[in-house]
Amino acid sequence: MIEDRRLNVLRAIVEDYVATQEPVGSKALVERHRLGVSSATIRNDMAALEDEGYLSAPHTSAGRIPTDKGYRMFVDRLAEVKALSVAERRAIETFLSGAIDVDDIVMRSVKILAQLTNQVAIVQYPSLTRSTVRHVELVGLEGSRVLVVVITSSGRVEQRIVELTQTPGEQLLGDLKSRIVRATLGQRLPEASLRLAELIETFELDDRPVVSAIVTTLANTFSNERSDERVAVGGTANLARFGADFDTAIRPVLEAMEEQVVLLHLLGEATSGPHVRIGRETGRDDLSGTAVVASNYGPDGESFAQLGTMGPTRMDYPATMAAVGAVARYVGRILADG
Amino acid sequence: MIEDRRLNVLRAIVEDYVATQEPVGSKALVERHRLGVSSATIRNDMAALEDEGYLSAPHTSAGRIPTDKGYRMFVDRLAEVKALSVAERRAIETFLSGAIDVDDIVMRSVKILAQLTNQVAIVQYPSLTRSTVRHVELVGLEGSRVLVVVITSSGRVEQRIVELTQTPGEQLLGDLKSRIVRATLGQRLPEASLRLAELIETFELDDRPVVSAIVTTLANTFSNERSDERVAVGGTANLARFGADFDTAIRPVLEAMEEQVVLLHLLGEATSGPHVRIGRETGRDDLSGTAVVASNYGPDGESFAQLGTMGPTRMDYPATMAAVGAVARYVGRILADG
DNA sequence: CTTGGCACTGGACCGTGTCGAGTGCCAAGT
DNA sequence: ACTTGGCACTCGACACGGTCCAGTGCCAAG
Repeated sequence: MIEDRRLNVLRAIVEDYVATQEPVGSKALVERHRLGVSSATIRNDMAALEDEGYLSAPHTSAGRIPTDKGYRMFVDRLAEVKALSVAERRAIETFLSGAIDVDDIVMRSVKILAQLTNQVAIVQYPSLTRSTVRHVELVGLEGSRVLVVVITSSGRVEQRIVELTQTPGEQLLGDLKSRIVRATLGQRLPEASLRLAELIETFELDDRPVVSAIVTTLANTFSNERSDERVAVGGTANLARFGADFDTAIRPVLEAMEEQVVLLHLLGEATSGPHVRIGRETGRDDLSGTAVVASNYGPDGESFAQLGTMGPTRMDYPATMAAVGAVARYVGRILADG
Repeated sequence: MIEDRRLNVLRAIVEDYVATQEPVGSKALVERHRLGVSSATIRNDMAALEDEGYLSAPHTSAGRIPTDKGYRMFVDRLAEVKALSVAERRAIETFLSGAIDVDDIVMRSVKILAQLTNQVAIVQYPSLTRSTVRHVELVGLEGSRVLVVVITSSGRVEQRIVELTQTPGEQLLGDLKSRIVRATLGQRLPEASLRLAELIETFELDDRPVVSAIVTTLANTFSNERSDERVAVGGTANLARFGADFDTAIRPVLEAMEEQVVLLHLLGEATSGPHVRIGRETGRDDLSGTAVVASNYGPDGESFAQLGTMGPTRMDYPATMAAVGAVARYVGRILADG
């Protein structure tokens, strides 16, 4: 009973603080919420919540602000999912469905996510390692060069040009291609990479140099870490809203944005549905004032990569989670179609 | 004579202000530079320079700071080109030569430029419209789909897949390809696009649908504005150095960075060698405290695109121009090789 | 367990006074 | 015709002190 009210108080404080950006006091709380008790009672509750580590007071006579633990409790047990408006859903759908290729989808996702949340948006490119081989093509070019093209289930097209020491015959190229396709079609890229290695030995000695060069390039493409780790970032201008504390809130975010590795780490591992990391939970001490809301995306069930937003811990979690979830869903759907 | 000294004073003021970020007064000036005259004389000169619009005083009794006009005079007539150190040249060269494809070159250029200048770096992708056709390939895929691949002189590889209503024969595809190559090889992309249009009529009526579909796709690829306008941005963390005036200096830059069109406009049109735009010269009122140093790049003579940096007007112009120039030169050279 | 009352705390805000860098101007010197 | 030292003046930066008030903690009564 009393426990319930305390949690309600915590919820009210989080909501008010997010809305006003100012420490909230007992009196203001009873005025803005129908809690049915007096401010003195609230004071007792707030003191208790502070003891338990959910709140902290900047100084003796200011209001309270939620701690990271307080926010954590809020998102875990107190927040109700805030549904997006119809207009917002429409906006996401129409904007994303106008995309013409995978790059465009990623760029548009970043943009719409930044707009919806007023935060910094991060979208990881569909991971090569988690998608499968949809198509492979070998094209002999002039001279002794061969163009290798791979299309993955996530719609990505990767191409390489291989310089050979000798010019391969048409029939060899055709043979090689069909064997490659047979061995790798529908396979996940890391597995396909393994199958390729086995392939070399099935060719005659004379053809080995050519086959080996092409197959190696292909295998490299399959397990290309560089493109696997690419992310797009947008909504940087929203950093302006983070408030005036430049050094504590903005600079660390800018620095994190410079390093793709850091961003990937922040997005975290695949989990289904939006998840939240608050302050130090991000794993970086300098981002103690920052929270990350991320979700995996991909056609139903499958998970191609992650996307999400980065903002101050004092953010509107329900709205942000809803937006991240919705965008992830639409992106997944569109990738499945395209 | 006296005119010379005044310009020297202006130069000294710009240099000191850039170094200290603080308004510079007459006394400090005579102490730090051997001007051979007393501070009173300098005061007279400063008053004259202020009358002519090269300097301004924040308030009655602070030092003077250069106006945009002052900076303009400085870069036009007073600055000496500051050569990069050997170590810096080495760094640029080794870092850039490690790139594996065009995307990588662009990303690395942004990074090294941001590092060298401690500013926000902007690099435009090699423009399609200014490069020429190096190779065209048509590949029949399973079903009635055709893969179209274009390689440009700037090393970019673009590919499209065309869905046809009927399956084209091998000989038609081969014939089409050789005619396309004959018509477009070595042409600049916009011209190549025109040549393609003429090509359709040279085929028999039966083949027209197929030819037309492929040629149209190819023409679109040639004149693809979207990829023509892509830019990469980096060094955002350097915004931290812009100083404390968040709203006037940092926010506008962040906002500009969000819109690629704006960035392209800032980089400006092709001019050979680094050029500078100071404050309002950028064409945007909200960037009045910002200056852009940009240069075109490309293999000797040719100009593929622009690159440059964006920073506060109080920047080290000689050093920045040297860095921009050097990176542009190396990038051009590497693109020519690859 | 709740409530009103009350003393207390500590930042925010404001006006004042002092300090000093830097200016403009002038009269004297070269 | 310039240059120079001197001098009065200006204005921001900074420190000090006082007032104000939101908000707290605690207590005795309901």
